[in-house]
Amino acid sequence: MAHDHVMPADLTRNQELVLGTLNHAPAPLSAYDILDLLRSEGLRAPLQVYRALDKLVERGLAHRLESLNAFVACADAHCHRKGLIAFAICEGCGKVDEFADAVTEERLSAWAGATGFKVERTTMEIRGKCAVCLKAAA
Amino acid sequence: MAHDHVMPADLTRNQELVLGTLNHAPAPLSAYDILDLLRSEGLRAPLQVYRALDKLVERGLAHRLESLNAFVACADAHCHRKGLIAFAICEGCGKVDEFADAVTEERLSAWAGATGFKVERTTMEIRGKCAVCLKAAA
DNA sequence: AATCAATACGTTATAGCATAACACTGCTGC
DNA sequence: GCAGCAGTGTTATGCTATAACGTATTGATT
Ligand SMILES: [Zn+2]
Ligand SMILES: [Zn+2]
Ligand SMILES: [Zn+2]
Ligand SMILES: [Zn+2]
Repeated sequence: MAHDHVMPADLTRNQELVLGTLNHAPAPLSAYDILDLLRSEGLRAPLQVYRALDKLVERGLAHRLESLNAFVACADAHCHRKGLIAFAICEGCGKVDEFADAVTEERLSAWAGATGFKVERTTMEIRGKCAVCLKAAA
Repeated sequence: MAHDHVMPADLTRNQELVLGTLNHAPAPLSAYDILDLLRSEGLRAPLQVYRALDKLVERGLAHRLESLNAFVACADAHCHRKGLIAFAICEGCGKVDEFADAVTEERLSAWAGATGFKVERTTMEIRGKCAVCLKAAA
């Protein structure tokens, strides 16, 4: 289950190119990284990439990592839009682990209920070192 | 307890100016916002602001909001560096509510223990509407 | 078929966020 | 004094993101 990606049939050409690039990347890519990888396919301007990314993120097929200004393909064919997602980002190898935690989400909605805040979107990003990189450094 | 800020005595002039600006702001400010507010005090270049911000964030006197590329003064004189902090950002009025949750932190460290990931820093940012703005919109 | 609305596309220009590199200042400790 | 260090000021540059324009394609409506 290491590569649990999905590629819907109704994507436009640009969206498909961008998602394909993210699917094959071992680490998050910035919009400009993606652009450079797709120049050979005819893409020329940042906006072409940003527009595709907007749609992909909207559909939950890709995620934006705010702390990196970069994007990843969704790692879980079923996770899309299901609420709070957390990302563990390794500063060593760049790999990103995407996971959800129901308790944390529950906690958050309890806080929201208590304060009257209406949650629309949550980003949770954990920076650190993955087990592989820790072992390599030891 | 609405304005629980702190202003250490050992700050440099630039650091003090920047922290003072953040303390008085009703909402997060970008580095360039801060620069514009401090031109009258003699600041001229972005780097002067970024350098001050780096130190303030390092000391926990200010926080960076990754999803906004902006900064706020720490709202709690005692919170500094105490682990996971969450920010609830209102899209209506821009106000930011800073809070900590021990259960979530506990949850996170359980996950880290299970996967062998070493957490160094966590950002948790919640976007939505605060109670005041919700009421105003109704 | 002609019309219309909605969505995507391509391009140029511009705005907004952040750091590199270098020279200099003022302190602290020896 | 002088070395070391943190802070400063300045210029130049790089990275990230969007505005504004016009065109093309699709798909429904008449
Ligand atoms: Zn996902
Ligand atoms: Zn790693
Ligand atoms: Zn704080
Ligand atoms: Zn509000």
